[in-house]
Amino acid sequence: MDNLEEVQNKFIGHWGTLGSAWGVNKTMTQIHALLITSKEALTTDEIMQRLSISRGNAHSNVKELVSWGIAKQVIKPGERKDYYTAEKEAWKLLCTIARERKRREIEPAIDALAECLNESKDLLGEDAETFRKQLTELSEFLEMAESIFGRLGRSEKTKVLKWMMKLI
Amino acid sequence: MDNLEEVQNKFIGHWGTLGSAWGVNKTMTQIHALLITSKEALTTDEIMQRLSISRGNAHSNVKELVSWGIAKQVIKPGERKDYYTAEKEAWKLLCTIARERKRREIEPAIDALAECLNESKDLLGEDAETFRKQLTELSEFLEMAESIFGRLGRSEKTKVLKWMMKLI
DNA sequence: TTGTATTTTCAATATTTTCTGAAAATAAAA
DNA sequence: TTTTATTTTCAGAAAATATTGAAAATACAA
Repeated sequence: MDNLEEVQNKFIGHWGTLGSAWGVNKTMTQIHALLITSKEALTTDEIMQRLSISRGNAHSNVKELVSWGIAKQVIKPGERKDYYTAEKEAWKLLCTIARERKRREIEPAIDALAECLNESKDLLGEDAETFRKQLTELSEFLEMAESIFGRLGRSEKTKVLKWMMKLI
Repeated sequence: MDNLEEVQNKFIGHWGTLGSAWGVNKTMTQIHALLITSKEALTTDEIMQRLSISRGNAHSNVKELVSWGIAKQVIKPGERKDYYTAEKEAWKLLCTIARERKRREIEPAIDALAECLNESKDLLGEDAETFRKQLTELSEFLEMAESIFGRLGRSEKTKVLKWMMKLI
């Protein structure tokens, strides 16, 4: 291929596909892909043009990325427009996602299971017993996940890589 | 709450919400939730009734669960209908999902990035350099993930739990 | 065979999610 | 202040995804 934009578009598409499989809006992952492979921070207009999307779409997905802590606003002195970049180090991305998923999904799930477990505590019979046993097992497992995600979310590069190496 | 079905419904709802956040069809996770908290294996008709869904929907989502290796068919001697159950141990669920996500998502993503990297190898300039550097970093990271998921997918209970403990 | 139970498929429909684009709000400059 | 640039919002449109339900296919029994 003879042109960077083309290959970058290809990558943006693939990154979007991967994101979709993990429950992330495709535009959001595409913007992310664009930002991490761009040397400079980009404006909303540049993102719109590059991905052929509307202002509203670009705006809301950029804000969503920022709310996850995955992208950030860059202020350029003398410039009126807002610029955005994304963290380029993969391990940092992992930590950020871990932190947010813990907060947004795992913690609420743990609370929900605890509630179900509590509401089922007086029910009698083998079926109720199976139900409680299963919920207890899941709760314990989610608590382990919570703990691991929490650790990960607070860790430094060397530690994250050390962990990953140990698992390989 | 005085009735198991009600609490179970509540749990099914919460499990569905969690699944959605991770890119899984809601019905699929609801069927999964129903199966793991049921003492006995269930027929398609029972699943339909319990979740108030159509036969087609129940059918295709059960098959999807089976294709992921998360649920399995149980043959009851003398019975015409197919019964289904799901693995009740959380760590096994984790391993199964790791195995499938590796195969379905991570491996294709690695191939795609390698292709992009290859197609960009002759491009000149700082922007191309940034692009290649970023793709290289992501590839290495995905390869680590692939390796970890692969290990996890092939591991036994004691090993999985030992790993999790180490990370906490 | 023929009849009956069960599973599978899939076109049509419904629902959910995402996206657009223009108007309103905000912020900075003149 | 007024003008201009930029961001934000959000109702409606479009697209993507999930679901239904009935017909076709299959499997088993009589």
